[in-house]
Amino acid sequence: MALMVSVHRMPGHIIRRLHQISTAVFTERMARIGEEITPVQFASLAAIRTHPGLDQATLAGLVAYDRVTIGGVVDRLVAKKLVARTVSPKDRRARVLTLTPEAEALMQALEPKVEAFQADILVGLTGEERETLIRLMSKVVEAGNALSRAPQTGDDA
Amino acid sequence: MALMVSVHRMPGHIIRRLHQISTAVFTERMARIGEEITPVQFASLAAIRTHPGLDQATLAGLVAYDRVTIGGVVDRLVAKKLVARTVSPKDRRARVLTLTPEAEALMQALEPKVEAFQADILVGLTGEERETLIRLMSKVVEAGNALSRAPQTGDDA
DNA sequence: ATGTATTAGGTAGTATGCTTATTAAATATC
DNA sequence: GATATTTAATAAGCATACTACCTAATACAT
Repeated sequence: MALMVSVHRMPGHIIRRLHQISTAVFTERMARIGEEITPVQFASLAAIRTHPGLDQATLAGLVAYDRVTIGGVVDRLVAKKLVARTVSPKDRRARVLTLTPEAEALMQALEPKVEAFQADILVGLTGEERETLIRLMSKVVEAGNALSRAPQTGDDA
Repeated sequence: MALMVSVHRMPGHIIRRLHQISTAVFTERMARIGEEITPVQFASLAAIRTHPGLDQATLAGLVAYDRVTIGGVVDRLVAKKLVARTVSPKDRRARVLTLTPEAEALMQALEPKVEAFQADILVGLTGEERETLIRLMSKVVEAGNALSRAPQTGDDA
């Protein structure tokens, strides 16, 4: 009988499960406060809020999605009337993104709540373990940034 | 000026980036050895190999995907002639899954290689840090299993 | 044994997350 | 100043990863 390999101890599988739990907790907490904002949409809104007037390519770099995905995310945010998209007068290829007043109000209400439940994602850990885990994951993300298909670019303010 | 919150230090965002890097490394390494097996397909093949004759719902539980996703994954594995799907004689609702001889040979060749490059996913860490990271991520995955929409069920052999 | 509940797999629909290819506009180069 | 390259966005297509709902088949409870 050949050696049987289980995926359950492979980093790739564990990371996928962690991501699955993370998004489930995010979605559940968001639903609990009556909102239907996805993790990707929240990150995009936060980045547009910090960098108003940025274009889609810059947004993609800040949050580290590829540009095609960002296009779809912005489509949905525009449909929800949370983002205004206009052609840049400086560069007519680019689309300038800003939050609508509704989105400003929404993010002001949402950000502290999202901050607060982030710790709940790393369930079952002591405070110290949580710190260690975040530090080590961040280290891998920094070292592996260029390996991903949509590396993070620009500041991390 | 309101407090501006960046997602870059939020666990949810870091986990998503980690997952993004993980799948990119997997895809790149797989391409390097001339195969087009996705992480999900590899995990499914490994589970079917360990539990030949299992049905799709059992497979979904073992690898912790929802049943609809597994249905699509199995569709593609059947199309690639890597998995045989037949109606169970015991329960005519169920589909019994087994590897084809091609898939057996493929997995025998693939498993040591995939095992070997798993460490490359956790780039930029010392061996000790890698151990710690895997241990802490596993702890969260165990504690948070029930929180995900598709919890892992059955053994982890 | 019979009606109820549960379960396996499916369809339809939404949202990522990526690929390659195309269009249009800006920039670099000669 | 004409041309070549690069860049921003989109289109089309594939593969997850879910929800809600549907049908068929099985289990179970009385």
